[in-house]
Amino acid sequence: MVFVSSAELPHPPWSSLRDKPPPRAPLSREAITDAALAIVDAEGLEGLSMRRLAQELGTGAASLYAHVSGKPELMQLLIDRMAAEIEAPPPDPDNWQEQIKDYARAMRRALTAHRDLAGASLANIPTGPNALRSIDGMLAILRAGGLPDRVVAYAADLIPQFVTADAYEGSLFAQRMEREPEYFDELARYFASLPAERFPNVAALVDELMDPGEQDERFEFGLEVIVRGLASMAESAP
Amino acid sequence: MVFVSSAELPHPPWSSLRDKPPPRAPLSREAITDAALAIVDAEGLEGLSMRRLAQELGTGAASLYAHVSGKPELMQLLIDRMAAEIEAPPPDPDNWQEQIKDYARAMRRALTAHRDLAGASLANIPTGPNALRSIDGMLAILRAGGLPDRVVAYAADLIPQFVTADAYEGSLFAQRMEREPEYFDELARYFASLPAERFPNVAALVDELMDPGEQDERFEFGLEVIVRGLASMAESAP
DNA sequence: ACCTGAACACCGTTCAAGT
DNA sequence: ACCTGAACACCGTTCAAGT
Repeated sequence: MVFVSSAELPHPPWSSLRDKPPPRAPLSREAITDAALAIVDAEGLEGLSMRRLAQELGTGAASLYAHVSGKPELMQLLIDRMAAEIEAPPPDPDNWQEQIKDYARAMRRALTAHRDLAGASLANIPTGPNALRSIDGMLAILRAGGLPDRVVAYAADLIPQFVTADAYEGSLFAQRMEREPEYFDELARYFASLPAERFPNVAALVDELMDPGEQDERFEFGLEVIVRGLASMAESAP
Repeated sequence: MVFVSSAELPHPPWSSLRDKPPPRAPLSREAITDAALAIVDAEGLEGLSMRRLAQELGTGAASLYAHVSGKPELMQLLIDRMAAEIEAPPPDPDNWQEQIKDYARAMRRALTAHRDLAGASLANIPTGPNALRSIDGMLAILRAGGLPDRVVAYAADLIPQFVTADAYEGSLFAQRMEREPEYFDELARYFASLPAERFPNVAALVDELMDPGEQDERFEFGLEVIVRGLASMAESAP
């Protein structure tokens, strides 16, 4: 005599459970955002479509519209989810320059952890709670540093814009490297082959311009330039 | 007796001209680029599809592929066409800071003249002749200013990245203003209504952060920050 | 050589109909 | 209230066939 669990038997036709509910977590904004971020992490923004996302959730695309107004709102949800990963250190008035750099680095890490999500970030004004908390932390550092309000407000645009543009370019670089690893060698050869008579300055600097793997240094350079520039704005407005 | 021009008559069936050639300029990269830029200027990047472009040229989408390898190459052609509009002043060693600002302003004007084309620019490494000529002019200014080569190379990334990101954000702002003029009022009300306990710094600076129509000033601020920062890098590397 | 129609494998969103 | 299938109006690209 062998015991057989009911899971191995088909549902009898009079059971109310027949084969209707394919066992699936119910839809919710949370679940939709989770699944969408998983797709972006695996394949980047171009892999994320409403239809693909629905498929991943075991439903049809139309069902998503009961929870999310459309793809633009979904992108906002993703961005705010990413923003939750950005930590701002508690402000220290004597150390705003190092602190704002740490904030920028944290933002870059959060963006870079999600492929080319920075591309969507560039096109959206952040309004979600996590983004606002993060921005508030950045403003706290700049204000503690004694910068005039107008400078703080402009800096609060400039810094995220720089970090996001850098992260976006970095993600495109990584994507190209993955899909077409020979591209950058070809590009370097192309630049090296340019006629020095027509483009003398490009030709003279081609090694510096093409230096590969300098992604982090370039970011640190831009960050240093911006922080020094902001510091000088503290003393003398233009 | 009335004279009738031959245009009013159908072609006789033995004519080699029957009704075959619908009078259309022949396809060429030039003509395709012209038409594509006209679409972008009228409707922005989202209006530009291979099918729509072909329709505008009186042909089918497949015909475009005889002249252009695909949409990515088309975008490169558009970007280089736009780059032709960027003038760099001849370098003056005593005036690099003002000159580099003029270069950045010229680049911003060229980008802004074509809706959200800056969005495509952000995603493409420029390789066309016009872009190279423009970059060479920018490098000439920075080198004449006496900046170290490494600083020149990094600056040659940072400045266009800043200008392009600014122009892209400006184009999205303009697009939203066109399509949904109430959006920014709503956004300002939303920010003004945020709880000051949770977001004290955002609440304190909400007027500065939301100040509308400050697009040009914000650009000039960022430019000043970057130029001052670069100048300080000339003296002391980090 | 250049162009074409038709097909392939996709999109985001809407809507009437179902449970 | 929530979900669904089917439809609408699109995409970029390929390819065999035509001139």
